[in-house]
Amino acid sequence: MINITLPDGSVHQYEAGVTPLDIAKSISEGLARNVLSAKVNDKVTELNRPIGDDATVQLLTWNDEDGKHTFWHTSAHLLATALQELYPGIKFGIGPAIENGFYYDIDFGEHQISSDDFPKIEKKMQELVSAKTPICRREVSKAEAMAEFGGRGEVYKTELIEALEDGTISFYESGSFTDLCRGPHLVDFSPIKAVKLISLAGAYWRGDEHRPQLTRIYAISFPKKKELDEYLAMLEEAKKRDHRKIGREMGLFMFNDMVGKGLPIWLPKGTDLRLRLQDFLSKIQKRYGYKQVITPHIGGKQLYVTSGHWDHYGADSFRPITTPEEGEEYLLKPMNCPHHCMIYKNEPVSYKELPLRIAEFGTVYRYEQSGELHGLTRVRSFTQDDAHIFCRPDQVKEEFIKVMEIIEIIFKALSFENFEAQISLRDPNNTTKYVGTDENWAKAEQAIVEACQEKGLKARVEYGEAAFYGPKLDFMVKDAIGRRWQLGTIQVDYNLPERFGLEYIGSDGQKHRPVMIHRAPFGSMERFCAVLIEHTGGKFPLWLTPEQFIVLPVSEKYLDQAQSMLRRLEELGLRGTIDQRSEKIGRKIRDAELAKIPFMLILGEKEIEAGTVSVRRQGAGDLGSMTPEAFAQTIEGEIAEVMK
RNA sequence: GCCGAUGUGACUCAGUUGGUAGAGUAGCUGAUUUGUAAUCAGCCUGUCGGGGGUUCGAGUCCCUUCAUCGGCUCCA
Repeated sequence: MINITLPDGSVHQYEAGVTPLDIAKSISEGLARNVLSAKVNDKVTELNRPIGDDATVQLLTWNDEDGKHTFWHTSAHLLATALQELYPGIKFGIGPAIENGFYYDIDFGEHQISSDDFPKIEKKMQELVSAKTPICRREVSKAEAMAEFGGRGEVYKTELIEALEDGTISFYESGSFTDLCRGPHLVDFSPIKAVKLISLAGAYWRGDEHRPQLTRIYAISFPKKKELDEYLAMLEEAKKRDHRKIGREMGLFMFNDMVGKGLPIWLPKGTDLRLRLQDFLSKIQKRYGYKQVITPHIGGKQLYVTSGHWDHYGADSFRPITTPEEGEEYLLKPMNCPHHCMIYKNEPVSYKELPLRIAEFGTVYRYEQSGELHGLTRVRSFTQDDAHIFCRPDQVKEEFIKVMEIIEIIFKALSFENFEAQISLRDPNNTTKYVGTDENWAKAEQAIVEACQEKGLKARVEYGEAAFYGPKLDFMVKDAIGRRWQLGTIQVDYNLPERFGLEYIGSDGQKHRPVMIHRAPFGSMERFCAVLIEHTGGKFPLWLTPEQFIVLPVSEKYLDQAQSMLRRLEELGLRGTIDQRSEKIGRKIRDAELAKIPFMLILGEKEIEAGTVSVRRQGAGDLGSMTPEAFAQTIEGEIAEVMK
C-alpha cells in the first residue's frame, strides 16, 4: 500500500500502481468524469500512469490551468491525427497548447490548404473523437526515435530528437498518428466535444526567418459545445471594442493611403483626448522635477552614427534626407535620446545638478515592417512620452522608484489594473555581448529588483531579455482580444553616455560618467490610447473624455436657451456641445447614447422655467433635473473621486 | 519582409453558372417643432482598390500591384 496525499492535506491509502483515474473514481464519479490529468508530486501526468510510491496528487480538471493545458495539447494531437489521415505525407513541426487554444505547425508540401478546408478537418476530428481513439504513451531510445521519424522523412521531428537526451524520449500514439512528445495527454480523444479551427498563418520553423516557413493552424477546443459558443460570442464582443473601429466611429483618428501606411492622423476629438493625457503627465512630471524640452524631428546623420543606431538599424530604416548641399544628410529621428544627450552636453554638469531629468513628447519615425503595422498599436510615426534621466550610479534605484510611482499614478487614474511587469536582465551565461562594466550591471540589476520589491510590484524576471545597453523594466497590458502590448518602460543605459562622452564633475573635482535612464510611462501616445480605447470601449473617464455632455433641446424653439446653458457650463469648467438638429428628442438621445457621451442634458419648457436641466447618464438613464451648478458639482465630484 | 484571407458609394453589407451595380445608415432639400434609444417625403452618392489580360461582354475568371485583416519574424 502507498500513501496518497490530496491537496486538502488528507492522506489516503491505495495499492501501489494505482492510477490518478482510480483515485478520482474513489472520490466521486463526477470527478472521474471531469478529470483531465493529474499533478503527481508537482509533475503533470496522464490519468492512466500508475503511481508506484507515496505521492501527493492533485486531480486536474478544466478549471485548472494545467488541466486545460493537457486538454488543448491533446487537441493539438487530435488536429495532427486528422491532418495525417487527410493529407498523407505532410511533415509535422510542433503543436503546443497556448493561452487560448492550441496550434500545430505543419509542412504541407505539395498540398494546398486554405480556411475553406477547415470544415473538412473539423469533421475528421469529430470522427476521431466519436471513435474514442485512445492515446498511448511509449518510451523509446534515441536510436529508435531517429529510425522511426527519419524513415518517414520527418525532418523537423528528427531535428528535435537530435537535441534530446537518450532515455528521456517518449512517443504518443493516437490512431495512425505518432508524435514525439513529452506529454502528458488525455487517455483518449472523447472529452474533446467541441473544436473550432480559428486561423491559418505562416510561421518560421523554430521562429527563424531564414528557415522554412510552415503552415500554422490555430484552433481551440472545449469539453462542451456551449463553452465554444460562449467563447466565440466573447470574441465577437471583443471585436466591438477594437480601437480601430471605435476610433473611426468616434472620430478620434484616421489613416489615409496617400499620407502613407502606418502614419496616423489625430482628428480633433482624438487630439483633445491625447493632449489631456499629455497635460496630465506633464503636471506629474513637473512635480517630480522634470524639465520639458522640444527638439527637431530630424537630426544630422552623424548624430546617429555616434549613437550607434546607424550601424545597428540604418539599413532597415527610413532613408536619409539629402539637401542641395553636397554630403549633407539628415535622418528622421527614430528616438529622442541622442538629441537629449546633446542637451546634456550643452553645458558642463556638476554632480549637484544630478539627477537631470529631460522630458519631451517626442515624435519619432521608425520604418516598421509593413506586415507588422497594426492600427495605433504599431505605427511608423508615433509620439513617445519620453524622458531621459541622467544620474550617478548610486541614484539609479531611487530614480527607478520615482518613475514607478509616476506609472502607478497613471495606471491608477485610468483603472489599468491587469498589467504585467517584466524585469529584463542579462543572460548570466553570456555577459560579453553587453556594454558597460560588470559592476555597473550588477548594481543596476540589483537596483531594479530592489525597487520592485520596495514598491511591492510583482514582476516576472527574464534573463537574457535585457537590451545590449542595459537592463529594463516593462509594463504590459492586454488589448481586447488578449494580445499583449508593451506600454510603460524604464531602461538603464550605459551605452549612450559612453558614446557621447557624457560626464559630470564630481565632488572630488574629477570627471565621472553619468548613467542614463530612458523612461516612458505611456510608452507611446498612440499605443496607449489604442489600449485605453479597448479597455474602456470608448467610454472614457470623465476627466479625459473629449465631450462630457451634450445639450439636447426638446425643440428648435429652445436653441437660444441651449446656447446660454452651454456657455454657463463652460464657465463652470465643463466641456460639451449642443445637438441642434430638428429631430425628436428620442432620436437625439439615441444618437448621444450611441456616441457614448457621458451626460445628456435635456432642455425644454419645464427646465427653462425652473432654471434647470434634466440629466441623463449614458447607459444608466434619467437622473432627474438639477441646476447647472449642481450638475457641474456632480461631474467635479466624480472626477475628484477617480483622481484622488 | 514571409504565410493565409479580404477589398463594391462616407459606413455596414447584397450582387446567382461572366450579361453591363443595389439596400440600409450617413449626407443634402423640404415638411414636421417634437419630452428620455430611430418623424416623414424627395434627392445625391460608385472609374466595384489600381494596372494589365481572357472574352462579343468582367464586380464576377487569370496575372500583377497597392492597402487592410489574422499570424510569423522584427521591434531603438
